[in-house]
Amino acid sequence: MATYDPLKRALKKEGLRYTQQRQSVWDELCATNDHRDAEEIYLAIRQSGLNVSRATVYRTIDVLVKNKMVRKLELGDGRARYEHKVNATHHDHLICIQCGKIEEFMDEVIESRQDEIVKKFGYKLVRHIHQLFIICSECESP
Amino acid sequence: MATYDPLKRALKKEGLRYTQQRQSVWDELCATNDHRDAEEIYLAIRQSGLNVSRATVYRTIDVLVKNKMVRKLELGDGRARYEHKVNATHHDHLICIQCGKIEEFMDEVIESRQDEIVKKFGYKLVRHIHQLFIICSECESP
DNA sequence: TATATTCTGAGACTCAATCTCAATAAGAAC
DNA sequence: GTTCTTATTGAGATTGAGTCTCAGAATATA
Repeated sequence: MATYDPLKRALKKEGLRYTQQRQSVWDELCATNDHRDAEEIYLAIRQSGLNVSRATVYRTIDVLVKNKMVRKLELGDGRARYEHKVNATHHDHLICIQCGKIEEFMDEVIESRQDEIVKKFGYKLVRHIHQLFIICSECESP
Repeated sequence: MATYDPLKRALKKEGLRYTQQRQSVWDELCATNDHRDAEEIYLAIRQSGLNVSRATVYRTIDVLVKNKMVRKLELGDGRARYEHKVNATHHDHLICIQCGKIEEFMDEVIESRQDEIVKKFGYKLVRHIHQLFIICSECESP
């Protein structure tokens, strides 16, 4: 039985069944490198002719996030965005407050400074959020 | 006319009237250095015997945030927290994912790296969110 | 004081996300 | 493949933070 399939492996690990609905949510998340919200994922799946409920989309995404297959982004506007982590290395985000465009950055110096700060406090770093809200070049001078 | 009072000054600037309700929201925010949500602020004001509605609390906080007298923190749990900025210098936050405790940090190296990253993209930095989610020493070994 | 304008509060409303529960589907046992 | 047990699904109800409405109250201006 194929268990190199990351979805099946994650579901097995969680003691959950493999279903067409869960496959379609994972497929849709992997279909682009965008940072989309749950509603967009939901509509895209339905667009492709499959019938999946919002509840299932939310439930499946939770499992994928828990198993580090998908990353959840909280931008402070009340709608979480999701990005798949297939072939992805760690990065944080630049968000244009005008057009909503999201870009990625990664800085080794910042990463290690974070570790040092937490170490100095005597704490254990679990995860971090680092978002730079910017005005992109197109929005600045259109 | 007293305009060294930051609240009165901000209200004047916004073309808004000075009221007891607005004063009480500002007073309550300044009463502690905690990071409280709107409901906690609301309940604390009522506790002190004053009658202010939730709507007024939210509306007043918005004005204070806009005028940089109060900082809004989005921790990704759906409830925004607020801290007054009286005598406060810039800092970011460490949040214990077990007990919810919030501490502050500030790192010049990280601050300047941020500027450089944004500059390299050719963008303009407006604001940033940098949150380190940790397990604090008390939660790690109680 | 009279008049115009802003502010307030109670509760309705919004919207993302979660929950409920009867009907359906997966998968193990045979 | 069939049966049986149990997890999953979907439609819609619910939640909860935050926003909006609008009539009455309060404040400013003439």
